[in-house]
Amino acid sequence: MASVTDATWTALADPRRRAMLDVLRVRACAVGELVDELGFTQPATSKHLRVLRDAGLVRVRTHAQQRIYSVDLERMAELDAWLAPFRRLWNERLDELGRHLDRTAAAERGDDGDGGGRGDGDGAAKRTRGG
Amino acid sequence: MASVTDATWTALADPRRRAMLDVLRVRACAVGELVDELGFTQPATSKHLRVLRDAGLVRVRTHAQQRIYSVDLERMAELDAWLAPFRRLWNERLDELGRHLDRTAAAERGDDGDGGGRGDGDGAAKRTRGG
DNA sequence: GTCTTATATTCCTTGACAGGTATATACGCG
DNA sequence: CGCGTATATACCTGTCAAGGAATATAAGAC
Repeated sequence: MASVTDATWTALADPRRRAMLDVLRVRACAVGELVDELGFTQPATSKHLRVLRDAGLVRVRTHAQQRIYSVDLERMAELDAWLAPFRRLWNERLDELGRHLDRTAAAERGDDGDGGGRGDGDGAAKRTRGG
Repeated sequence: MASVTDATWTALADPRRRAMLDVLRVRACAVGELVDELGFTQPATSKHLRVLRDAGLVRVRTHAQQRIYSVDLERMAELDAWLAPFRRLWNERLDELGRHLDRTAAAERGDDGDGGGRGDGDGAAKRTRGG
């Protein structure tokens, strides 16, 4: 099982390819639609799609003369798996900060108790350090 | 606010740099420790660290003659934020699959009910399609 | 078959990046 | 100050990826 290869990351290193993935995430597209939407030339679009395909980040299906591209979520999940340990650390840090803030607020009010939990995995992106 | 720039992804595209991040995730390291642990030459190590630093993926702090590098979790969280919409789709797909399996199993047993929810953000990596 | 649409690939040139060696800087010691 | 350790940078070279233009393939219409 290929797992996340070098090609996967290399493919994501290019901003145009990330833009293509952002479009494809919303809906599957033919090559021509991507050309229209993003304004790259047709050969460039095809070449980038080739890279994404080799990286396992998109799938292609044929419909008449069109090739319909869509995101391969499984590979994305593997990427996510690499990132997960870091996210865990990040969430731990948020929890610490949260507990500290809660305690501080409680101390100021003169009571104690645990303010809302911060246990959601997705929340890492939502709660930003107050700066 | 820089957010996730090109440099961030480009930095991650190199397997050596990802290896360095994996080491630094566990504990902060001096350059020499990374050299010993990963076996790259000292200049190469410094250059890769420079790239990671410019990308905002690591921080450095000085301790005597040593430079102690550690992961910058905030930038990692931003990366995670880019990935989040894809993760959401992936989880939805798992939910669908899970509901389908639950329904199928229930139908076979002749009862009904909702098998455990799959609402945790982190779980994407844990539940793999039954292949 | 020929023509048209949709997409992929080739060729060429250019620019970015990696590794290696040598060297420069920073810090601490005496 | 000179010396040693720890790290960063400069220079050179080979490799690889990207863009553009032209061209090749594939599928449908007639």
